[in-house]
Amino acid sequence: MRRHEDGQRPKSYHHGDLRNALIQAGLELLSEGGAATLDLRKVARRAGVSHSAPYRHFTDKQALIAAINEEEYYRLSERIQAARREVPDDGVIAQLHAIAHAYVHFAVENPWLMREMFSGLTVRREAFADLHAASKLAFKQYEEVIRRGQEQGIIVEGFSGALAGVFWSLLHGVAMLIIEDQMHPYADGPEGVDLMVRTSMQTLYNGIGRKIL
Amino acid sequence: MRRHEDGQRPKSYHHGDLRNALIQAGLELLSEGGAATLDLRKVARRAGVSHSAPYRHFTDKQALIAAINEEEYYRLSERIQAARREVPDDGVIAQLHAIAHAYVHFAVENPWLMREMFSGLTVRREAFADLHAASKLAFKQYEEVIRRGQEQGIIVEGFSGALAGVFWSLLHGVAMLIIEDQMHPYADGPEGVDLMVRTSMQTLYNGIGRKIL
DNA sequence: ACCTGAACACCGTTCAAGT
DNA sequence: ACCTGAACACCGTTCAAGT
Repeated sequence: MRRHEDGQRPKSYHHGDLRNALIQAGLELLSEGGAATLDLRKVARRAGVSHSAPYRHFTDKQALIAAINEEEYYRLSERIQAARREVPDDGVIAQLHAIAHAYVHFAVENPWLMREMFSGLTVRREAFADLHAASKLAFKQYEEVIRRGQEQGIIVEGFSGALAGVFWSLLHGVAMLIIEDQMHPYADGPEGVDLMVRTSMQTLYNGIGRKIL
Repeated sequence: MRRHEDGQRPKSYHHGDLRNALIQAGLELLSEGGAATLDLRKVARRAGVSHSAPYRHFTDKQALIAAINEEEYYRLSERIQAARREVPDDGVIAQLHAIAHAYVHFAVENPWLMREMFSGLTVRREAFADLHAASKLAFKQYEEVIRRGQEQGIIVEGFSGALAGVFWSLLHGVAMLIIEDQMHPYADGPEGVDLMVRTSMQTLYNGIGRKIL
């Protein structure tokens, strides 16, 4: 994520890049075990500054984690956008599937980050407006795709926002329950995960109700 | 939850009830703000013992929270069972709806407990076999109802476990995203929550795919 | 068997002082 | 403007000692 295109790593962070260095170091620790393994003193040590230096850039530990979460919401949103672009615009159902795949795989690859982003245990979201805005980026994409599907007559009429909410909820549930190992043995291993995603999307499209022929 | 049907509250907890007293005091703190607001010394103080007494009953803070989570899984499972019983056995769709309602409302009423139970941030579930078993109780109920629906020809054929997983994922996603305030403005207030639950169940049954008449 | 109190290590945070 | 180092309060955990 850091951009040092000149090739030479900075000799010292004490020159204005500290904020990003702290985010980077914090991200590594968060990825290993969540907020419990991220202690500010260790973050400072990794960035090569004293333990009180971070307070110049973040009011407290929570604020650092909020900043990291914010970056990760951007990253998730970009992943989803990339997934959509791989599918032609008229393939709305395929796009929903691609989004689901991207979302769940982001979670599987970054379980600790995902937990921190959505647990609500560490960061009081109300206090961080940018964070809250970032967390909404992905939702807008779901709504766009749903709306396009409705225009094309592929998806049922109705409030696109609410349908997007249902779509997201299903995705989110699948992702979180998989990383908490609650879907065992139905979503074990990479193939199991993909099967679960496919079953979910299948069900979302057709419903579980048996149609009388 | 504690049972003191004799009417007289125990004069002191130092007589074998300490374990439950700690769980009870811990539950109160957990409900206020999760593991961050539960400190073991405060728990001990509330139970009227020294700060090292809890270690006689729980190996560490995590073990106490695991025990609380376990009790809450039972409580959630019981709530779901109660919801099912309010609906006649042939009303499979109505039962799924009742389960969804109960699940989401449990979450809305106990957001901090729900976060702790499912975040994976505080307790390493692998280390607590009973906890893991307790977390599976509700799932079995989903599967039962789905299977009955299949027998009655109301629900599509297929692996009932996977379908139950899809059902749970949808429920869980709705519940968690609502308590994290991510469904705003589609699930605000009690009516908003109920609307979201109804839309979810509607969609689960019929699917979002537009059926050609 | 169960609980107490002193003690230790560690962390978040603050603040006066340095460059 | 930005960083340092000492200092404080607080918490999880341990352990020798008490009843």
